[in-house]
This record gives sequence, structure tokens and C-alpha cells, in this order.
Amino acid sequence: MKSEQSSVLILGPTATGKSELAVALAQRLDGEIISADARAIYKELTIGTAKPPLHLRERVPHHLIDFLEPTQRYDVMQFRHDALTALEAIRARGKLPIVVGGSTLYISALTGTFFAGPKADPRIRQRLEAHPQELLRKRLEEIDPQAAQRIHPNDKVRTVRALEVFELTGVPISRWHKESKIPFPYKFTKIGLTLDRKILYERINARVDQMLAQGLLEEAKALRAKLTPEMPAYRTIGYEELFQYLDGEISYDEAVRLIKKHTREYAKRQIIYFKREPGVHWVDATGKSQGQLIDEVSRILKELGYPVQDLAS
RNA sequence: GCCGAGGUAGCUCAGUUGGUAGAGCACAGGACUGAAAAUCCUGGUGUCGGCGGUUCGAGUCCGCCCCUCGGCA
Repeated sequence: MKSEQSSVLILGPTATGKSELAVALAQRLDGEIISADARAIYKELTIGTAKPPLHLRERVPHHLIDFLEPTQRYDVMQFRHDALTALEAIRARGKLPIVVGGSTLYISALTGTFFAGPKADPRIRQRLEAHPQELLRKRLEEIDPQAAQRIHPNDKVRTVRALEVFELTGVPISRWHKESKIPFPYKFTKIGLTLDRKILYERINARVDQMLAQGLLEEAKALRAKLTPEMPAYRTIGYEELFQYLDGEISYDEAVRLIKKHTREYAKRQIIYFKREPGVHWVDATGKSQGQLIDEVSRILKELGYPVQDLAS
């Protein structure tokens, strides 16, 4: 572990104010921000992904935002690589890396271990996906009973991935998981944001209305022509529902209702996932102003030895 | 005050000829190793307005009371 000093990692469900906190901390700690967000990576998905606004990005350098075409594929190990590159570059500049994000698996890639197996092969994947799940499941039970035990019979995504790994390497994925563990070479001080569930949901609902007022529908219209359902960017909350509306499948009101619902469900999944992340300094943002929140987190970091500058402005 | 309709889950409601209640929405818990804002699993959460009565048994039938919404005064 080559970490003289840890970097900072801010995690938590959507709409808790992570981005703003990150910028404020970057200013007090002379840092730069690395986004761990599997949708903010794409250009043109701007309003719906709640990217930090330009004026914040001008104040503090942000990395891994807006660097991919929405038609491109990306995955967690590419993220791991890109994040590592960015992190080392920031450190080389003598600055503090601050990772911020809500993409659960991306966070895990930085705090946990991954296996050195093969990456996705679109051709194999496509071929496997064409088969009915029952058949894929049967095959998984034959080649990797251990994985079959952990993967639910209905979970096609994981079934396909397991079969793909086996086809590419001849080694069952369960063995990969057991025998190949590569940790991320840097440690993080983890700050987790929480918010009273009810307030969080209200905030999500309000934010969706705000996104629509800002022109989310126009953005979705422009994207509809370029994206197909196979592309990850297509499956983005706030866009997929509007695509359905634009295709005449559901009403506008229904689309809006679904965006809110899906975002709430997403936030809940994030909460559950992050719960098991070890060593997080949890900070409850309920009832606190932006300033109070920043002060509280600054205090925590100061106690941990970070050189927090007091901005008496 | 009179007439009518109604009080069942957080909300909107369904509930056969009496057999200790269920649907949508909302919500809760969980899984997760290269698609992760993805994918998948589990869960009905209840003084059936209240009190009595009939009955082996009442959300359901009877009586009284309370409350809500219409209409007439």
C-alpha cells in the first residue's frame, strides 16, 4: 500500500449534496475531484445526471465527467483504471484527490478487491442473451454450481456474465472470485452522507421537477435519435422514461411519475449497498445547512490529520 | 333537522349466499465482483368507525351512537 496519506472518498445516495460538499472540501484542502458516477461520464447526459454545474467545475478541477460519447460502452474496470490514473496525476501535482460518487460498483472497485478475469465480450454476450434464461441457468448449474448457488435463477445479467467468463477462460467465475483478488493500491478516508428518508424522497421528487423545468425533455429528444436500448446510457433514469413517452408508449405524466419512483428506488439501493462499506464516517445531513455540513465534515477530516484551511469568508 | 351515499392497509378502493380480509399506488427489507442510474429477490404493513345484539362463527345481518360527503331545508 503506497499511501503515505489517504485520499478522500465521499459516498451516499443521490440528492444528498455530495457534489457541493466535494467542491467545498476541495477548496479547503487544495484538492481535485474524481467523479465516481457511471452516467456523468457521458457527454450530453447533463441535466438528468445532475452533473455539477459548470461554475463549480471551473472553480475546482473535475475528472471523469463528460469524457465519453453516450453511444460508447464503459465498465467498472475501465473506471478503476481511469480513476487510478487521475488519482496519481493529482497526487503528482501535490494536490489531494477527492473521489465523489454514488455508483455503487465503482466505489467498490476503489475500496474492495476485484478479480483479474476477462472483460466483457460483446459478441459472446449477445449470443448468450439470445437464449432463454432457463437454458442459460441450466448451463450455469452444470459448469459452475457454486456460482449458480449465489446467482438467483432469474438474474440473467449475472448468469450471462458467469457463462461469458467461463467461455473466455475455461475457469468458472466462482473460482476467479476466490483465487484472484486485486486490491486498489490506495486507501481512502470515507465520508458517507445520509439524509432522513422522507426528506430524501421529497428532495428527489422536487429535483426531478426542477430537471424537467431546466429542459430535460429537450435533452432526451436530442439523445433519442442516437441511442439504442443496448447502450448503457440509454438505460439512465430520467431518460429511458422520456424515451418511452417520446415513442408514444406512456403519457408524459406517467413518465414523470416513473422517473421519480425509479430515482427513489435507486437511492434506496444505494443506501442498502453502502451500508456494508466498512470504515465510513457517516454524517447525517438532515436539518443541516450546506455550511454546517461542510464544517462538520471539515472537522472530521481535521481530526484525522488533514490540513483543512479555514475559509473565514 | 330530514333524505341519500359512505367510513376496510399510509392513499384510492374491492370484499360472493356470514367462515378471523385483498388489489393498485405508496412503502419496507435484501442480494450484488468488468452493463451497477444496470440486474434480481422477499414482504400486506389492518381495533374492517365505536358499542351492544343475533349466530358455533359477523367486514358481511340487526339496533344505537360517532364521523365524512352530497341533496333538501
